[in-house]
Amino acid sequence: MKKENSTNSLNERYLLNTCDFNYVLQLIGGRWKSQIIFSIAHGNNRFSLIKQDLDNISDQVLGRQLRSLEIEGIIEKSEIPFSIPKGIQYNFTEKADSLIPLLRELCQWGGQHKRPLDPIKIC
Amino acid sequence: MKKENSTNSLNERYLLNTCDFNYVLQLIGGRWKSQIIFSIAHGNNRFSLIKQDLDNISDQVLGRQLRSLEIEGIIEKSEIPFSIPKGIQYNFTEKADSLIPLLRELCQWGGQHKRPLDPIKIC
DNA sequence: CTGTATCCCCAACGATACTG
DNA sequence: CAGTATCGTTGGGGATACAG
Repeated sequence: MKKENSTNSLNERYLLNTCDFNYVLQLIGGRWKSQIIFSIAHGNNRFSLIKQDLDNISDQVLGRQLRSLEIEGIIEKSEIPFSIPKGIQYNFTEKADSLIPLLRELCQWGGQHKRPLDPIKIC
Repeated sequence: MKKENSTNSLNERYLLNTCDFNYVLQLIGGRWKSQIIFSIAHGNNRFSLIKQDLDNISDQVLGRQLRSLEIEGIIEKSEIPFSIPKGIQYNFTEKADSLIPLLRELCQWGGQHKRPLDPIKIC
């Protein structure tokens, strides 16, 4: 249940109207969204494959964020015909294709500028 | 009070170790962080100027996010000598200089790809 | 002027059970 | 297989008062 008039909500809308950057943040700011995108880019185009790849994510969260990415036009669902039980696959839209290079740039920047940490990386 | 062993925390750390992109998200993902950066870029290099520019932000939040940006090496504080009461100014580091162009790219991408909304923009 | 201490709110995150 | 319904948890965001 969303409180449309909390200061929180008002500020959120104010920022969306103020700067397009905040739209991008809303798009990819979710905890697992970028990982889902990178995972699909690696060829994991089905629910179970992504779940396997990001093995700490819960069903609920994965479903929620996939839905959000779909609504924002980053991914598209299509049903695999004649499959029982049903198979769904996800594919990037053109919008995603134009976004991913920017994400990779940020990822690289992060690698060069983050403070030292453990040295395990995937993306 | 941070719960170091909640699933929430564990996932957060897992993601930080998995992909540098999540470091970038942590850096600029805060609600007002990008706006603070853009505001400083516009020449608002003091607490009161930024607060005036982003007039819906609270003291507490502004201070918190400035501190975070300082810790991550995006901005540096310096005291203006002989000023009473004390004056502090903020300046970008080289790290910030290398990041800002990427933020502007994302901002532009957002402008081109967001779903239609109200037409007021600042950044 | 430039913050910090305190406390509250609430939306994102997460676990589990269930469904077509 | 691919989700959704429900409900509990967590931590960022926010208001206010106060401090150096």
